Amino acid sequence: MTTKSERTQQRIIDAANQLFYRKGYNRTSFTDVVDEAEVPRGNIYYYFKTKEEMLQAVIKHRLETTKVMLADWDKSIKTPLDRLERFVQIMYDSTPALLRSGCPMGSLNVELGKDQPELKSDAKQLFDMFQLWLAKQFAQMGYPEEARELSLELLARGQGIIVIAQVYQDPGFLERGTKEINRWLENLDRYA
Amino acid sequence: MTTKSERTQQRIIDAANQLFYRKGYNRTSFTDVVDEAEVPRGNIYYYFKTKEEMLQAVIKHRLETTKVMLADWDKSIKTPLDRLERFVQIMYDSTPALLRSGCPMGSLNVELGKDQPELKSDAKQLFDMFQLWLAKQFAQMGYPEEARELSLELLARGQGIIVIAQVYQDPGFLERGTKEINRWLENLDRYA
DNA sequence: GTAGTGTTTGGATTATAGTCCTAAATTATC
DNA sequence: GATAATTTAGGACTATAATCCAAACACTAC
Repeated sequence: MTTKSERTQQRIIDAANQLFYRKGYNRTSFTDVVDEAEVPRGNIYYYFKTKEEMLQAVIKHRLETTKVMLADWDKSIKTPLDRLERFVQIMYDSTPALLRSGCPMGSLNVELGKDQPELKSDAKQLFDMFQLWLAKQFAQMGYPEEARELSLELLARGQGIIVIAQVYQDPGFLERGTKEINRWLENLDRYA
Repeated sequence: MTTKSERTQQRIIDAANQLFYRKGYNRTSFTDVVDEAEVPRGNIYYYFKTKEEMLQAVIKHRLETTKVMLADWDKSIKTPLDRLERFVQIMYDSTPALLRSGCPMGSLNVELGKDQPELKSDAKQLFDMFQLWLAKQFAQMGYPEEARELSLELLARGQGIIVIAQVYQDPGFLERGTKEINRWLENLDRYA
């Protein structure tokens, strides 16, 4: 069973998670989080002494969620190609959010990568988790040598498409982009 | 001739330009700009009443610089392929800065795209200027119909490569990425 | 039911950011 | 060289942010 305290903490993390995504980390204030989570002002400091700690908790939460998702895909999807295409699928499914706020993982890394190296190295873990999983799929598909490079290339394609789709508010570009990625993946699979 | 006042204003714009790139717009304070430009605190408000105005001046400055650069390329580089490859070249040439602070144009748009729509629409102009120029090159190359889509694709590729190269601090990925783009451009040119 | 630990409050405090003001100094104009 | 306009200069003011605090409340164990 979850205690009331645990639920409060989770509400704070959820609120921070959303706000960090929608407004960015640096533009999100404690007041924002407190309002969104509906906890009294002072109470938040009982759970997180600093904003950095809050970010770390948010990243940890995202990592756990992602881990569960990927494990689920490993279990329920049979071929590496289908698994990779499932990855591309969430991009397409998230179109509205991506057009509004960009990639949650990419934009966080871009923001923190500028001059907050400690925070950035936390955020990088999100990329690492996907990258390693993607590489595993490419390896299983028959590209053990090129697995890392292919995974980076897939990530780069996704990031680029999302940035441009957001800049131009163009869902069509996102759709064509994901379709093109799928064609690429299918060709890789065919000629493995 | 440039007056002292004009030079001061330019120093402020240059300082803001650098800081917005290195730290991001929202994390840059007036104090930062004042220190970097070495103008007295109050004086900056004689030139820019608000931070938004300062950003607009910075963007205007970047647009002018870019315009000159592209006009120069138009004049001095003969074929569309060479011009497109010149564009890719600046990416490669900027490796250290890109690894440190990401793409000046992309990261600004990612930052402002989250929840500062007015400022984002200013920043978007930077993309527009490149996009239109790139499309012109593709059209001249023999792809008048696909020119816009190809230009967006080129921009997306660049953005993606830069994001991933920065996240992984991997100059090699940037180098391989730009080489791959050049191959793609050369194939487009060959079979136009 | 009382002691003790964990949790909740709201306001107080401090730091930093953005903005404004006014007087001095400089430059331009007659 | 006197007068007006521009620019400089530093500090004052206001808003917002992060952080802390101490008293109240609530639950658990004995």
